[in-house]
Amino acid sequence: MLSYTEENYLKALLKISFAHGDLGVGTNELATVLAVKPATANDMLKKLKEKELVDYEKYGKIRLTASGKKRGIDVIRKHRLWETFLYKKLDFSWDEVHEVAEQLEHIQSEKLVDKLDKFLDYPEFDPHGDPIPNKKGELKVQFKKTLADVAVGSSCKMVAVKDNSSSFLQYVVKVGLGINNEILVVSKQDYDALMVIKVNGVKSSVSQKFAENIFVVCNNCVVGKSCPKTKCEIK
Amino acid sequence: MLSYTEENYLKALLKISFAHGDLGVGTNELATVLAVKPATANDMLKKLKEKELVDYEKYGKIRLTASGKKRGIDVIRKHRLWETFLYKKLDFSWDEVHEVAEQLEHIQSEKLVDKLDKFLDYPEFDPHGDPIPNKKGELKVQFKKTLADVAVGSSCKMVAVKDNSSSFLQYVVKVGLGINNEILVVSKQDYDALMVIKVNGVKSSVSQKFAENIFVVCNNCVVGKSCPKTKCEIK
DNA sequence: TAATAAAGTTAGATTAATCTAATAAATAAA
DNA sequence: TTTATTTATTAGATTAATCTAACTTTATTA
Repeated sequence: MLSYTEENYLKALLKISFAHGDLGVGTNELATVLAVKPATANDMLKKLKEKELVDYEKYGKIRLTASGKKRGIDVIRKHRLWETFLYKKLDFSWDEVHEVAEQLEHIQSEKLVDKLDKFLDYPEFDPHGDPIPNKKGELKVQFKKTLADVAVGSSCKMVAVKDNSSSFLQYVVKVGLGINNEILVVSKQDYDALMVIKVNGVKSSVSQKFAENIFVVCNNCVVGKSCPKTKCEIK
Repeated sequence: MLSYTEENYLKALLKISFAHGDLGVGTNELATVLAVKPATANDMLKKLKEKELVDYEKYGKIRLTASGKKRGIDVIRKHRLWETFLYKKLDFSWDEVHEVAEQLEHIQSEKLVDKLDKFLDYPEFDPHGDPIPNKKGELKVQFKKTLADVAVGSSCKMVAVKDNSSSFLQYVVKVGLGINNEILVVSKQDYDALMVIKVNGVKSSVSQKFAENIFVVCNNCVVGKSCPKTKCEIK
């Protein structure tokens, strides 16, 4: 049985790995994500290594073991299922679900997770467009572009957000955007990459920073087939 | 913000108070209920007194303050709402809900509780027949008899159980009993109070110990009016 | 390549919740 | 009303998760 804290460390390690591939994770990086001091993270890493959930050499990069990864994916599964529950069944808004799911993800009951999964009809994506691992730990991987990568004149569909912060999500809603919305890139400034986009017939200007936090799939992409342009396949 | 542990102490104090009125609670008694040593309970009581959640003199009986009581009722509200959710929506069985609700009751989000309450259509009783406090902390009090108090030849309705343990609940199901079932007391031995009861046309023998753990309302009782016999009114 | 900066580790301290063992107060029994 | 028993309290120790401050190793750069 893992503690609340141990689960959070595994989840953080997994998220960092998702973000930058197989290079392993640094102590400081992990500490930053978890909002603790490096010394604290270091202590916990020793404990996790002892339990064979992570592996690393002293002063070297940290990697999850197979069992650490499985445990981390379980936490993410629970988090995303609860987010889906809050959004679909309890009428929470997009930007409110994360905070509550941070607590709910630590409830220990395999039966609860399975029954929740069934109750929600085995959803594959959460309200932010992120894939929900199934009971086996498998998830639909989306190779996504960000809106910033889409060429002028092209249209695409928003599938997820990179930044899950409440303030960003509220801004997204304000611009009239949401998961599965079609976006047409009308124009783009050379100087600062300021974009004009069209959503549901309405034009808006969005900054590069904003565009980099919106994940899209371009309209040439087909589920199960690779994209003719850059990677934005849904497997 | 109260810790998980502090919440459990308040809940335990409240439950003991419910069970034996206004005489106050002892340290050992509390420690037993929480499965900790008296020394531990004593330390925590000091802390709760500091926070003005309980009140007592050294070596004296412990009582919840108004704010301690409110906080405790909130925990019970959450516990019973979650039990109802698990039972009604996720298809958990009667005897499984308690354990999981013990964890869920500590999730901190007023919005979540209110939305869950609404989702369940403001239930007044949980799957064990215990009243669920509303947002204001008010609950339907049932003045109940136990099955052991019902006279031979009388019929009554099961409204709750005293013992919430999984083993007892499974036994109750085996006898063919459940919340809101009509029970006719067919006969009763003078010697050991062994009862023959009839539920849905089927006769069973039940011991005194069993009968004392089944709460009933006799069929003369009317909601909102006092019972002509002993107390078993539903307010 | 030597100096500097960044990243990682260790040592020692703190807080919350728990324990055991010893002691003190209140209650029950002889 | 003493004595014995039960109940409550205190003192000192432990564990998990955290911190600060000092130190070591690795990486960067001048």
